[in-house]
Amino acid sequence: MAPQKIAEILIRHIPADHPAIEKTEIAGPGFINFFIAPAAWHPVLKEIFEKDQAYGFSNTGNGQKVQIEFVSANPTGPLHVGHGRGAIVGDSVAALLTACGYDVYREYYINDAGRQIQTLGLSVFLRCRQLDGQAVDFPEDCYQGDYIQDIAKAVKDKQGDWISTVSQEEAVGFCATFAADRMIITIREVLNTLGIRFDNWYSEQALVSSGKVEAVIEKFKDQGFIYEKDDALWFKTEAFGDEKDRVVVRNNGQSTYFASDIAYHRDKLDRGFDRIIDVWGADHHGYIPRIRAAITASGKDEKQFVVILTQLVNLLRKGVPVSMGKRSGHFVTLEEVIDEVGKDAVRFIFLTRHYDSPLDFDLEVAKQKTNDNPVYYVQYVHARISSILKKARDENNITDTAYSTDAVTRITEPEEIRLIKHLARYPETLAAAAEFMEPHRVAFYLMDLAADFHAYYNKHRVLTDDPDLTAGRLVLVLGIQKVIRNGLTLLGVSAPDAM
RNA sequence: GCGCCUGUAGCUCAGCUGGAUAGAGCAACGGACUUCUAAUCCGUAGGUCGCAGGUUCGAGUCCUGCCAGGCGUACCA
Repeated sequence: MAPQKIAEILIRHIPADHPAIEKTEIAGPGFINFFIAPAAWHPVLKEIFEKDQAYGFSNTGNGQKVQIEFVSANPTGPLHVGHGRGAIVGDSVAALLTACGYDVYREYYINDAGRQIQTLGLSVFLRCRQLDGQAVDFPEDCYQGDYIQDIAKAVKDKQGDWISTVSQEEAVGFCATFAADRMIITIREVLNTLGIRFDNWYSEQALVSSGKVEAVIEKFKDQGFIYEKDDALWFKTEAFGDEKDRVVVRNNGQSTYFASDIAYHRDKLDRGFDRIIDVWGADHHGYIPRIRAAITASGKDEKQFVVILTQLVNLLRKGVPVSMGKRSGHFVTLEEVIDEVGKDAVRFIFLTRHYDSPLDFDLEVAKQKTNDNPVYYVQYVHARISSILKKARDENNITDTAYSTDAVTRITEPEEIRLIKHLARYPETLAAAAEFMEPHRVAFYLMDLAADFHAYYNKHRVLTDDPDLTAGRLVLVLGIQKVIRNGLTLLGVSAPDAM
């Protein structure tokens, strides 16, 4: 049967006197358009007022336990913008899942064991010697950044000449721990300025000390997943779909990071999480098959393991690339970027792209307070509405801005109905954003809502000579403000009352 | 070579898990501030959705191949 025909039959069964349906019509190749009566939209505002800060929340997660591990940058240097993207995406995904009824646990895995930390210790140690006036070769594979010298100075301040009185091994060990602790504190501070906090900072060193790494290697050996070749221990990841087998213990006896990661991911699932999410930079994507292999070999369901790969960030200034790179001396840190452009702009920019798209982050654009930089466009809605409320109080003596069914019947303008429809879509936007773990959906929702509001603001006045109309419009505008605030809060962006 | 990601307006990006005439911002052009903040709004112009096939009543969206760019392909992380 032709779609048109089906539509005609369907439409005959729709009651003509239904209060919510003004009219229906058949359009195009068989679409039925329902024209909803304006009054049918009014209850949306009531719901927003009743639920307020929880408007949009749901329980689709049904209390499922989710662990999300993000940032997890090595404590061998300051965070850069790439870490920032992972941090902000991870944090917002965590917030979204929480809003949708998941029981979310945020974790930062600290690589405070292994070779990189030894290199960090050596770097600091050598800089200490230089401070003592000794001529030393500073190897290329040591950390070159200025922060190493700052740490070296701090070591000297704290320990004086102690490091020259002990063996190099002991001195380097001390420097390693000292520097890593200090870097973690710095990293934590920067993340705090972004409004990011973790439930747990999980130490690799502690994992190693607990014996869990050794235990899993032994277990996998017994199960035949790990074998010896060329004096090293290899994990049969290829059998689980990886390109090749991977080393877990090197021929010098040192275990690799992968060995710890096997134990770590097993441990995550042992802790009873229904889902574990890792947020990684795209440059780590080759790591996914081996972690999956480890999970499957552990007898767990690899479907519980999800990776969000954030594509790389190109830092620009006026279109010109700014060099980045941890080992070369100079790079712009995340902290410097936040200082320059502000936390809200940094967060919003990272969230106005799908994490799967590469991102050009231009420092000059990020500072502009124009529509190039939509964070202000959205915040301006909140500030404008606050301003209206202030004026309502100060000059119109309106103190009662509670929801009123009577007042709301005056909301009939097409722009107003359009706005309420938009507000009604907020909950499903959140649900979809959480389901797909795509916080950018919320950012785009807010920009769209902001556009509708600004257009409305320019066309209609909220404070009018008609008290009932004014009361109705205040309810509408307050509803918009609540949703804007809720959305921005979820994205970790402030909702200012004045700009 | 192989693997992952990307390719939509001059630029930066969306496109709600296959539906009507593909959207927004910036840039360009023309308008709107004695009125709740012009960090705003209104209008004009701008597209062979990388290319070629395929599936479907219907494809920017799914499949295959190709092209271009990014990343990865260590007994580094």
